[in-house]
Amino acid sequence: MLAAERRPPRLKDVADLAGVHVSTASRALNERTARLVNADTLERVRQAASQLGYRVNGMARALKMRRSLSIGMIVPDITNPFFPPAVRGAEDVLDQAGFSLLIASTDNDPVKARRQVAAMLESQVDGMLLAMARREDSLVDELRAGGTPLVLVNRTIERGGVTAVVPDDDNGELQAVEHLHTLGHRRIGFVSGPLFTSNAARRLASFGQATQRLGLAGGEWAEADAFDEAAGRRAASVLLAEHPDTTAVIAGNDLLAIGVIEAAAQRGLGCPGDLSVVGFNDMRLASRVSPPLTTVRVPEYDVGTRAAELLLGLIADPGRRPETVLISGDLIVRDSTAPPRS
Amino acid sequence: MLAAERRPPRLKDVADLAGVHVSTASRALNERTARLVNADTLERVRQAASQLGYRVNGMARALKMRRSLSIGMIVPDITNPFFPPAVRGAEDVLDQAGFSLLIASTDNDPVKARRQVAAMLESQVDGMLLAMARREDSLVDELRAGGTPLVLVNRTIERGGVTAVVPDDDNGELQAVEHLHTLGHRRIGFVSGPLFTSNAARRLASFGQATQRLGLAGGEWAEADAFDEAAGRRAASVLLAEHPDTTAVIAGNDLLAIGVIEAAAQRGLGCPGDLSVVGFNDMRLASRVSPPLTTVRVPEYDVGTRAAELLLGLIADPGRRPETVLISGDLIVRDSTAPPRS
DNA sequence: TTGAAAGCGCTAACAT
DNA sequence: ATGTTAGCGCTTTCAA
Repeated sequence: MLAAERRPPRLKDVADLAGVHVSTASRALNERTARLVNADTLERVRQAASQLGYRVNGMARALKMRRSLSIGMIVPDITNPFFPPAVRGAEDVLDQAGFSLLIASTDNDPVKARRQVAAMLESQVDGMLLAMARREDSLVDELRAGGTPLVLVNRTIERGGVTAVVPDDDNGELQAVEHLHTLGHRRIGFVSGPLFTSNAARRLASFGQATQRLGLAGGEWAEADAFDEAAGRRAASVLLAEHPDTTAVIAGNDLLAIGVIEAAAQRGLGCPGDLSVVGFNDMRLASRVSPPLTTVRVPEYDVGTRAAELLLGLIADPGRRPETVLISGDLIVRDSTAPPRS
Repeated sequence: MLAAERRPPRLKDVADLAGVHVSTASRALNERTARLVNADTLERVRQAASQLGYRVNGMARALKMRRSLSIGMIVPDITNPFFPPAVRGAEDVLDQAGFSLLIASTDNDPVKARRQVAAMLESQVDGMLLAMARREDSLVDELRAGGTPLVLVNRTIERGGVTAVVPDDDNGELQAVEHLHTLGHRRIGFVSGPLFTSNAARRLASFGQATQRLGLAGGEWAEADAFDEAAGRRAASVLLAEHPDTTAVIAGNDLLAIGVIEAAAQRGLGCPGDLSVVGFNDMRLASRVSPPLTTVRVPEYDVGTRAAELLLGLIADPGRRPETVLISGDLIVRDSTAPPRS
């Protein structure tokens, strides 16, 4: 009935009510400048502000200050169990520092990625967390050239020279291969994630090195076209059909591992009885799936916090040198691996 | 070496390069007003813009237009498997409509929730998606009073009168109870989520009604203090200790169900052999856990898209009447339920 | 210690 | 069809 088009109060309203000029009100309401104003003026302004329910207009402030206090984070798909903890880690650190988090998914589609980045740039984010980089990624190059503070998460670019937080793939796969070798496996296959990602490529390479070092035959592998169960199933079907003597498979991540187990089941192979399977990430629920997954643990939350911290550093000091932070994790042995049958 | 403090080009720069006034440039670059400008002027401006790599400053535009084209979404914890699909659904719809998505988690802490809401309001979001409402929630009341376009997701407030998209808890639990009853269960327990949430309360109430209607004894229940495995385990321990004759338990969601199964295992009870367990949501991986969960399927992604659509409607027409959209889902029968032993 | 004035980059009447 | 002007709400010199 009433409430006829009541617009939210602005600084001017607060100033008027307190009987001061808006610049004084501004000073009073800002942590940093509050000490410049007289004690009781300060009190009056604060009173007025709370009385009116005043809330600073972030856009106006951002426009003036040239910082939006917001960060953009772009992931392939928030629905993939790896990302939520990383997002949460970033969120917690950024929130602490007074930043908001914009989020967007790309489905690994470069066109969509470009659109999302553009949108965030228009939103004037103060920095970006990119979890969708390709090994060769012109988008990342452009962003760097444009001077946007930028941290790569989980995946990095081949060329380096950019701040990134990624798992220690080498060490992880080494542990996986050694574990299987110790169990007695000699014919180990690999189901890789899409090779346009650094982690798929690195994990495959590390797998190759490790098998070679241990003098294992084969080192057969197949590339999945996505990081999910269905893709893992498809790739594993091919791999197992071509190399039926395989006794163990290492998968590029946990979802792929589940796919591998399914593909094995389709061929009448039980896990771990007929085929041992190792995942990567130790995603949420990895310990509850059937069978509980042996996997390389990546502290996903920490990846997020670390990346956010680095980004804040970059924003505070844009000249800071790029660094690649390797987050290492250990192999968690559960029930999806066992000695080979024969 | 060069690139000395190069600030991004603004509209003025584009206008100058194209030899027109900034208002003309503005018109040319805006979809809606482009037809007001001469064809070759238009072309010149566009050329200039792309040559300079011009990107509109969203904050300036938002300040002027009084809409930020951003939406805030607040969830209890993005790490809970229920939310990512809902977030993704919202994201997809909003992205389509040109909106960005700000996200924040509250851990069900009302103080934190209040802070997050305040931050988003300062960011001048055009509307909010709230997935963390309590049954009695003063925050929601304030937001409504403040006129912020608002849609509640998954949880709603007791009093109603606000737009909300929630699962059809009644129907879901009814199906669950009937399923167990049909299998032959007569002593069915319930492990509820925190009762300050509408869905926990509704599911418990529906459970009570359904058991009563079927003339089942007991209807014993316990309240978990969170929606996760550990809380489910704790609550189920109590329930099973107090009512050892229970042959089936319905859990407030899938994570709680996993906790129930664990608590049963600790007492030497197998699932489904000694205890049948039903979850809720059919979260990602619910079909892969051990045993695969019988659960009430909630189309989480659709909950997100629907909520976003309603919010867009509310933004377009703030006078629109509040409605509660019930998303219904069916019981998915898997391996965590079976006839009772004896 | 406070006020005046300028301006962040943009859009939208209004005028021409 | 284009230019002029005002102003979104805020912070920050500069002056008093």
